[in-house]
Amino acid sequence: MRAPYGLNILDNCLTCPVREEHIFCNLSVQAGQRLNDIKSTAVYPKGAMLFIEGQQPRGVFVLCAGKAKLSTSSREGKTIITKLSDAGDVLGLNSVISSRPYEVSAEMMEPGQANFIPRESLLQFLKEHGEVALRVAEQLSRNYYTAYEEIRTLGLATSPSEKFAKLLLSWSTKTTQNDGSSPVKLTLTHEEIAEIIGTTRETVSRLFSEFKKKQLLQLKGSTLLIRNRPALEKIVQS
Amino acid sequence: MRAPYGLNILDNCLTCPVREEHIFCNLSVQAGQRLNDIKSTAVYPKGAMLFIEGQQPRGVFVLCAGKAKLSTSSREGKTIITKLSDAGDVLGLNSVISSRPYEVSAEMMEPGQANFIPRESLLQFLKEHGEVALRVAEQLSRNYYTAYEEIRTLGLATSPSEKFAKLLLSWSTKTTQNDGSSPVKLTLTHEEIAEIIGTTRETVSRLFSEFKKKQLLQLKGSTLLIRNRPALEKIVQS
DNA sequence: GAGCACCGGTGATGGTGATCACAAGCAATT
DNA sequence: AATTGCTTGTGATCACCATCACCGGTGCTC
Repeated sequence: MRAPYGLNILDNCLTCPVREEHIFCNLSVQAGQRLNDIKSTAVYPKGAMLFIEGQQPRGVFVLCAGKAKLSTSSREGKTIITKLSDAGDVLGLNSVISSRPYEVSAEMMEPGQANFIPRESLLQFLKEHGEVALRVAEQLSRNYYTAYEEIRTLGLATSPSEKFAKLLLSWSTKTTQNDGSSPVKLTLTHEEIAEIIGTTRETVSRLFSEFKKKQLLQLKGSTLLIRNRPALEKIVQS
Repeated sequence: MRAPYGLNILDNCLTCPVREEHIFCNLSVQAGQRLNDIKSTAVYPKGAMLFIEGQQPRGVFVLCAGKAKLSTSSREGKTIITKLSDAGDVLGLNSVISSRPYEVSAEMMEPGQANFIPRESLLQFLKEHGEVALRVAEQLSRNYYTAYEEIRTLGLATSPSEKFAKLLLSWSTKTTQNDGSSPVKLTLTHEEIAEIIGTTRETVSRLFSEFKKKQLLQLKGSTLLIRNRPALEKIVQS
């Protein structure tokens, strides 16, 4: 039996994109109601930290609106951004399940809203609802895949240009129009891009110049346009 | 109710170390018996590939004896080893759960034995036994943690010496004796070590020389001895 | 409008590790 | 003992990118 959207945990969210694969969607009626009881919703300003790397897990956050960046840092202050999350993503799930400290920090990149499900309640809930546990396992294995993509990018791609091209392509494929072009709204600073591909701000700046000169991309205001996708794919080639 | 070891899935393995946290141990009697029905055991020679990156997932392998290395490669032939597995590890679980291609290749580093559980049977089994699904989720999140360690190593540690020191320490902590020393049997070639820390064979060779000269380590035959652990930890410092 | 904080471009420099090349060590097989 | 194949050590070279330094631009606040 499936719950109508009215019983969905994401109720309180105004603009929640319901994904088919979302682990907390399309639950049975009783499971959905139970979840609604144990969740709470909050609004976060830009820059808010949902949780910080190393903290004991308090619970999971289901992002309803806004974007968040997940990052991990070394003691000397070097930071890498491992994922950009948006509405629908579940954050902190891994730490809660394995009862280990958060392996990343989660920071809101813009104002947003999230449902919070406390650790103990969630674990109890999963014990009662084995079906959902399997959904959780599926979600975890998707996360694992993403992590492996990251490992491949960091470990196999040697040059910054390669990683940069890879990043550009990953952005553009998500927004490909039916006319073949794929404009991307650039919301990240060069610094942040550098933290994604593991290089320095200066190098990112130079990469933009270089790729523009080679007609690989074009910038109109803050809109990025891929001009020569095959060439970019050739640079990646891993 | 817990099954006595006699009902354990790992029955057929001669030397199987039973771990408390092992997802397929300490199951209920009926679950254990069911698992015994759907598994099959096989022996593999050195160099055998249990599965290859990109293949559709056929099932999971529970390693009973022998060691295996998990690796991923780029088209140009660059390879990174992401994990060394030994007896008790479950391989391919992630791909089976998410029904995506194997994200790594698994190669036996020495002769060994493994239980195989076909994909469909396992998924069916998990649907019937929600308790085990939660165990699977826990295992997946442990894997996820390991992957994140890898990401931190590749992304945050800059110099090869840092990663090399980190690797040495990770080896030695596992085998620390009560007298403080921690001899490690070196079974990897320099080439393989290079593939773990993402550098070249030559660099690894030079690192060994350098660390020996600095009295950080010592080699007696194929036995590695850490001479100055604090200094190594200082090199890591991330 | 002045001041401030952040962001983005760009030049100069130097260290570092990848790459190439070759020799030596070691084990297994014949 | 000789051949073969794999592993390891090491020198020379060089491209690349991190780092430092500085400046101009933009938007915010007081």
